[in-house]
Amino acid sequence: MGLSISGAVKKTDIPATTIRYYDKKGLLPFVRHDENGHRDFTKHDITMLQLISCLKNTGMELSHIRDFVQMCQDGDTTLEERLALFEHQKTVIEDRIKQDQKYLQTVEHKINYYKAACAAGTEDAVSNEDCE
Amino acid sequence: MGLSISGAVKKTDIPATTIRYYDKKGLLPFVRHDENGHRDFTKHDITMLQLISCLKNTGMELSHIRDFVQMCQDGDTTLEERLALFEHQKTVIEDRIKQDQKYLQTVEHKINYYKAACAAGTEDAVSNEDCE
DNA sequence: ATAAAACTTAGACCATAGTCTAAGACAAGT
DNA sequence: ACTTGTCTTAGACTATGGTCTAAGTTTTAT
Repeated sequence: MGLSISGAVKKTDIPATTIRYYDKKGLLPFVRHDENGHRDFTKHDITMLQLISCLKNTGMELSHIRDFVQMCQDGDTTLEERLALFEHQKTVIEDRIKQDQKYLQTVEHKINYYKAACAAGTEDAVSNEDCE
Repeated sequence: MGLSISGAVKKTDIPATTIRYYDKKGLLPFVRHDENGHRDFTKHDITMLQLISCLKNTGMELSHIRDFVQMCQDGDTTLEERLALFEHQKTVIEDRIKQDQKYLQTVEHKINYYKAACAAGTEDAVSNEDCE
């Protein structure tokens, strides 16, 4: 016996309704049910859920994740394709980090601008330079 | 005369349909129209569009962005609130960068795993350690 | 003058990712 | 026996962020 759905929720931080939704959408073809019809999550299943969470939270669509899971089910013939998928996802994440670092600068600039404006009591006292 | 909507698209990389959608949703109350009814984007408007893009792409909802824009319209009484908003958004971005760096490790681990598997021709040859 | 290009609006429609509802099964505790 | 808690399903519904359509205006080029 592995984990129930509430156990899986605790391990993955994915709500039960969302796990069921993923299952319905074909993202969890590997999850088995016990004699009562309840889902029975193995260690492997939890690892896959965590990986699904990683892919989703880095911008991959559920339909694409479903294709990846299917590749896993299809075995060694899809190894190269899965490698390519992760190499692509790596660049997606790296690009997002780079972009977020730029956004962080913008926001820090705004913080300085508003600190100056708050201190002066009015925006008019702060140079336009600080606004861009 | 400032920029037309197509000029604003070039400066901001936001599609015209999306700019109109933002306007309809109340995110662009500052944009004026010329005698033909066409939107006329000033430098300030473009700067605001870029800021809206920054906030949206770092996870802020349009309804929340609309509230921020309204604060800007309301003048100096909202300075503290706007400062707080950017300070909060800073932590949002920092948290996402940290999380993305963790996801990057997961993905890099997977790349190593699949490189080994591809070299061996089968997943079975690769240790489970590399899979988690 | 007429056709093409760029703009406008309201409102319908769509995609993604859930989220909720209703009806029911089963195990454990009182 | 019966209530409580946890689980199941199908299918309806919602939220967000667009995206498209239709009908119309004005400017510019041939």
